[in-house]
Amino acid sequence: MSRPSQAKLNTTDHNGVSVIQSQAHATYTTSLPAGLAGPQQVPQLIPADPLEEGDNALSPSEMKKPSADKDSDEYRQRRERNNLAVKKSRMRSKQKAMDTQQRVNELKEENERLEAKIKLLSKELSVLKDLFLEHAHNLADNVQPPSGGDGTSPAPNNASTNGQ
Amino acid sequence: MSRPSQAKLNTTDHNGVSVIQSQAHATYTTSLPAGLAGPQQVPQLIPADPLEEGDNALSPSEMKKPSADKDSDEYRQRRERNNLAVKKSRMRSKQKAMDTQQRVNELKEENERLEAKIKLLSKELSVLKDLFLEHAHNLADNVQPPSGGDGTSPAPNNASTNGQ
DNA sequence: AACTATTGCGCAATGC
DNA sequence: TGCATTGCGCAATAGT
Repeated sequence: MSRPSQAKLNTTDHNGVSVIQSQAHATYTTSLPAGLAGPQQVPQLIPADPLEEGDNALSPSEMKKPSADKDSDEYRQRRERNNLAVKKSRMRSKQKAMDTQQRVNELKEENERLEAKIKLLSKELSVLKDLFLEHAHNLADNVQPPSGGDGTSPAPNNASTNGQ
Repeated sequence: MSRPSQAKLNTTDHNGVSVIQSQAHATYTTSLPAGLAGPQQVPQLIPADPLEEGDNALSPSEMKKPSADKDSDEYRQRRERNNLAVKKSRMRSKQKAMDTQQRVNELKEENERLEAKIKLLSKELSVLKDLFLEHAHNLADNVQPPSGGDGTSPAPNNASTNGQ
């Protein structure tokens, strides 16, 4: 793992990092408690400096160059690539979230559909069962059909509440 | 949501220095074919655009704090608050995403449950219907079971193939 | 007018 | 090595 200095800037506050050259070199940056340092000494935004390719010999006890490795060309290039990747990644992430949300909606709908179907089937079943029972009763009751009046009450009954 | 805008960078330039603090945001961006321009983004403090809307009468003494616009205190405070808000917002956002994902899982489960139930009910119904048909056939075959018929025969009819 | 909430963005560390 | 993710701060906005 590479973890050079990490100077994380922050710690709660300050940081200002600015950027342009910032901190990676750490060292400065963490200061600025309130007022000062702020204006960064303009990092020279200078572009000029087209050079720097090659060599990097930094002395162990030396600080990094205040401005050197990061205004370099290759650096910029890397940054840009990363920025692109980041953007892509975020886009995807967002898309995923939307898809998930949509999935929720679809599932909800599906659920309703299924529930309706269940309701229907249950009702159908109930009717059938009732018919069945009615029949059974009839058979049982009239073991011998008394022809004749037959009560008009076919069998009010039963009520099978199917459960489950 | 947000919009178009493109930020114009310019960090509020103050006296003239500073500035660079914010880098980037902007300015050119997304383009830069790697390579050139690279090293510098620096927005030179250029103003770039002094025009913006009508009326701007800037008094000669418009600069409020000559050296402290944003490097100071109140600014930091605001930043900090905002950073906090941002953090909170992001946390929430993330949580929401997770909740949504979870919801998907729950709904999926529920769906399976419902589907199983439907299957069961369907089967039950099928069995009952078969029984009925069988019965009907019996009745039809022996139109008259022993002993005369009671007219109450339920008329075999049925035949409802439910659909869907 | 002052705050907070969101959002896009770049940087850097880290994961793979 | 290089892209992918992720946490973070900044600044512009939207929303109150």
